[in-house]
Formats: sequence, structure tokens, C-alpha cells
Amino acid sequence: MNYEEAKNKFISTWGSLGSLWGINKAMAQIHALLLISPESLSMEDIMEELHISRGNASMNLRQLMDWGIVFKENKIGERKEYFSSEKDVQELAKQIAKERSRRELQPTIKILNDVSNISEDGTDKTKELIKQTKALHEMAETLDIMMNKVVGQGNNWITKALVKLVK
Amino acid sequence: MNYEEAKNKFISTWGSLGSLWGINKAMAQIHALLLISPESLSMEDIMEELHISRGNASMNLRQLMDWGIVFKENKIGERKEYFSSEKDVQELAKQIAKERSRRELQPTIKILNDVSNISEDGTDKTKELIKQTKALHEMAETLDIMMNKVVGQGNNWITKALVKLVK
DNA sequence: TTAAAGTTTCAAAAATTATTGAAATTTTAA
DNA sequence: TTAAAATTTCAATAATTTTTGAAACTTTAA
Repeated sequence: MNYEEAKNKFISTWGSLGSLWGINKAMAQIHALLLISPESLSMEDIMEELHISRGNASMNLRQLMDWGIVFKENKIGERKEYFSSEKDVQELAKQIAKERSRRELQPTIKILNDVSNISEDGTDKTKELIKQTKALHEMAETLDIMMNKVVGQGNNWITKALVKLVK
Repeated sequence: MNYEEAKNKFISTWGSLGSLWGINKAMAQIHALLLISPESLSMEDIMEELHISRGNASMNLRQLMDWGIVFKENKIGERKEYFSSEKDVQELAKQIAKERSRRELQPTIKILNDVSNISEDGTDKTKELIKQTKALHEMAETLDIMMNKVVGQGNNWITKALVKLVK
């Protein structure tokens, strides 16, 4: 496998994987491209490399910036904007975990809390609803702590110790 | 909020959440319904409760069974099949983590391994591709271990200790 | 200022994904 | 066996999501 093949394989794998962690194909591919690019790239570069339209590139770059994993750069004497990705995978994981917690997990925790606090009426179905949503609530809170405090934190020794422990 | 409201809120929340962990709305809603139902339900029950077609119910129930989180039951003297969900949320998490590892993470690890092992040719772009895919490979392996060995395992004391440690 | 270069927006089109419903298949009671 | 009950399959349709591309907007060099 030569460079071109490997690059394309990586970009397309990352792209289809994207839909599995909640971002679309183009967004994930742009991210993949920037991640392995030693230089920052212009919007033209990205459009050309991935065969996508200007609008598509613009919208998805903006989203990647909202996620805090892609940054805009300005080169002196150049009018065009250039883009680069967070390159440290620990930092990347931390940022993604943080955003997913904020966007998905925390709203869910709130709803689980509301639902699990309806008043007990003595029926089986109400008991079961309360019991299960309480259990999910507790699990979601644990997961939330993990995502915000453990993933990609400087205290990465925890992960290492954990891996050694259970491997 | 009364029982009906709470139930509907939970089902619809779980449903829209589903698309974020890679399963479709109907599938996630069926799962939510079974999770809070004290009795196992027939396909009719599910169709009626969620207003979905027979085909839809059939296909999604099958997928839930493939995921190992919904089971078929037969009541004696009844021809119909009944369905119930795994009720233990630890076990549920374990099963989901295991399946996601198998379906998504492991194939990705394989590709990251292939890509990161192309031959070094001295160029910056090749160096960067190798460096980044190696880093992602290592992280993916760690995540894989976590998902298979830590999540929902009997050794849940690990999680508890960890939460206490970082909270 | 002006106008060229660059970027964003968004309605329309394309692509993808989910759902329906009826025919085909399977299962089981008699 | 037969036929009623139940389930599965899958082509057609519907719904949703993504992408395009051109107009509107913004920025900056002259």
C-alpha cells in the first residue's frame, strides 16, 4: 500500500466511522484530511481533495470549529483562510468527549431525572418506569463523569493503570 | 407529570438518542418500551403502542435480538411470540459495548494498523500519516479494552473507585 | 470608495435511510 | 394433511439528511 492508497483508505474509513459518532461523512473526512496534513489547508485545497462543493466545505468546517477540533489560521500576506486540526489525539478525545457530554448526555440526564421522579402510584408499570429510569440516570451520571474527568485528561496515568489492571 | 406523559417522554427521548449511538429511531423506541414494561409484549402490543407497521416491528425486533438485548419468549398455550428486554442496565451496557467494539472499533483498529504500517519514504506527509494513525491505533486499542473489560463487568468496583477518585 | 477575492447562507436537488403493507413463508393446532 | 395464525421479506414509498451552487455578504488592497 503506497501513500495515496493509505491516505484514501484512512480518509474514507474515518468518514464512514463519523456517522457512528454522530457527525456526517463530509465533516469526518475533512477532519481526517486535516489530521494527517502536515500543513494547514485552504478551503480550495479541501474542496479539491475531497471533491465537495464550497458550501459543503464551509458548513462542515464551521461545525468542526464549533466542536473545537479544527482551527482557522491566517497566513501573513494571504487573504485566504487556512484550516488545521487539533493534532494531539488525547486532546482530540477530550474535546469530543466534552462536546458529546454537553450535547447529548447532559440533556438526557435531565430528562431521566424528571421521568424518574414522577409520583409513585403503586402500580407495577409505574414502579418499573421509576426503577429503570433511576438506574439509567445513575449510569448516565457515571458515564458523564468519565467523559469529562477521565478521557484525555492530563491524569492519563489512570487510563494506563486501568489498562494494565484489566488487560 | 403523570405516568403516560413520563412514559412517552422516556420513549421519545430514548428514540432520538438512538440515532446517536448508531441505531434507528424505531429500534430505540421498541427497546425503551420493553425496558420499562413489567410484562413481555407481543408484536401487536408494540405496533399499537408505537404506531408502527408490522414489518417495521419485525425487522427492528430482530435487530435488537442480534444485539443481544431483547429476547423472544413463548407463553405456554399461546401461539404468539412475546418480547422482553434485558433489564439490568449494567448488563445492557456491557452488551452494547461489546457489540459496538465488534462492529465498529475492531474493523477500524485493523485498518489503522494497516495504514500506519506503510513504508516510510522520508516525506513529511508520509511521516505525518504514520504518526497520526499510530496514535489513533493506540488510542483505539485502549478504548477497545475499556469497552470489553471494564464496562458493565462484574468488577464494577473499578468504576466505583474511579468515580470516587476523580469526582 | 470600489471591486476583486473570499466566505457564508439557504432553497432546491440528490442521496440516503426508514417505513409501509401486502405477498410469501413458517408454524402449529386440529 | 389442512388452514388459520403469526411472522418475515422486500419492492415501493415516504421521510430525513446531505450536498450543491448561485446569490448575498464580508473583507481588504489599491
